[in-house]
Amino acid sequence: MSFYITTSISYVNGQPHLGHAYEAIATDVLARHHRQRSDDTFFLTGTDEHGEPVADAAKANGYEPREWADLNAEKFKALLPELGVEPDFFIRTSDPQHEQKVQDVLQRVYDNGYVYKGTYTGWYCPRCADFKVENEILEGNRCPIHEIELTKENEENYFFKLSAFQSQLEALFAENQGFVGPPRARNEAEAFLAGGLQDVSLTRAKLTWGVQVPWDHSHVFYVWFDALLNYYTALSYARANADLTERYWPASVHMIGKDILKFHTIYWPALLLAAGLEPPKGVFVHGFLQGADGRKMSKSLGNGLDPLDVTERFGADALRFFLLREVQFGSDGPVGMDAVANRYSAELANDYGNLASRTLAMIARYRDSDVSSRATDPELAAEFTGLPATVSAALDAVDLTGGLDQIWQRVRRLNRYVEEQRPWELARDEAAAARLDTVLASLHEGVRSLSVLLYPFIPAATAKVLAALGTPDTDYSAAAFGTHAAATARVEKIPPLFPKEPD
RNA sequence: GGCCCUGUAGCUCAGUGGUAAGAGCACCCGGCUCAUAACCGGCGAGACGCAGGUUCGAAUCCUGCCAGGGCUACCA
Repeated sequence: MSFYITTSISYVNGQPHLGHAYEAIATDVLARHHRQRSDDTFFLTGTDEHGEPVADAAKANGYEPREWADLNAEKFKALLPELGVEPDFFIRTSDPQHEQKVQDVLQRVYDNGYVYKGTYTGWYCPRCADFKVENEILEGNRCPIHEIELTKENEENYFFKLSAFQSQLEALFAENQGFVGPPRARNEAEAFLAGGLQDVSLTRAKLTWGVQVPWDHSHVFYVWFDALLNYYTALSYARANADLTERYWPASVHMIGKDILKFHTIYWPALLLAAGLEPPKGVFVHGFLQGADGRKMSKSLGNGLDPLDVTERFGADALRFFLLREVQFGSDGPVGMDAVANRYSAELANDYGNLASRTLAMIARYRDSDVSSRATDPELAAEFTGLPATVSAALDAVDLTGGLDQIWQRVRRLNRYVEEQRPWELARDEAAAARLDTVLASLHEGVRSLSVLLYPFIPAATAKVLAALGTPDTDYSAAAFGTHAAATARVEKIPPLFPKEPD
């Protein structure tokens, strides 16, 4: 089974921030999870580089657009390894192969009769040489930059017949209940659709930094169409000697933020249908992370959280874990460094890290590091039954927080198990030797299976634990409690996984 | 203007018709010693935003109101 997942591509005009990290991490977790399940997985991310803002910024800084894009794309690319995010390809919309493919697809849309020449009317600023959109215009129809009065001007544009897809999109929403998630986002998309679709302009005449319109070289495509197509074009050239389109299209999940919902749930499937291509199976809209005060993060409020500040202090695993644990995935929620520190200490260090430490230490101390071929406790095993299926079901529903919570309940369960069984007392009683074998083997197996399940969330730490347990297999088939009970397992003690910060 | 979301314990939240409303964190008390002074147990007199309504029964459905946030088509 193939699984193709994407993040939205980052607009290179801005700086990488926590929102980019959040989306990339969530997507990476799902990609890793599917790789564990041996699904044929492809994970795409990248940068969106065309359009007027980039051209303007480049000019203002004395660069050619392409040079400016090179400079900034590098920043986004460099963020990923800091987060433990490992995509299969990083697309840039200025890639010549992308541009070529965009032209191919949109030419098809044109040939299929979904493009016509029309007139775009808007408020125009002669000083900016640019159209302004309604919501940026000042009182009295003035330019937000020059504060001069704007004039209504017309520009000849090519339009995309979005309205022609009204009923097809309605059918798509009706037939594919999972097309947009969570339900809140789906409602918003359906409400928009119910309002009736209008055609949208597809090209720009006054701009050169974009993909040239093949049937009229005096236009470039409006950046959104160029950008959306990245999900499709990347497959055609991500691998030098293979076109992956057949293998992965249509996409399984497009992970996006709620600000671009309309483009991904309405324009995008319509565009694909117009080109005779299959629309994606799903679009999932994650929430926005807010400042610790519950307000939108902003420089002026100083309530932002820099992902690199977190990784520098606590590591990439901690950031990944924190973001998916702290805020219900799909909802907005507040985050701050104090909350990171709390989760790090209480959960990663005390719950999981310490569980690993005490388990390894007891096996080393009481059984000379060897718990191979010992039976596990059936009562404990019962409490782990079905866990891998529960977790994978949650992740299939893109409920990352829910899946993680299911796992964490068992992390807590294992710490309680230690207290209930009191291995240190069993160790003093020779008659309890068999029982101690069982208890230690059960702990070994419990930590091992949970580490397999946690691997997508905290890949570095779990890899260390699994290696220390002598069972490095991260395949999902190994996630079930009991899978490795009979295997040879010699453990090694390791330093604290999530060391406490010095006071 | 229209549409939508949120409002549950000190904090952050889960809980969408049914036994005495839950979790984590924080606080306090107790236990243990394998472990990163970690872990385990105990401890909540909460008007489930306010006011009505539907129902045998509502945090959970409906109406109105209050407070906060979002969307309302071509900025990405």
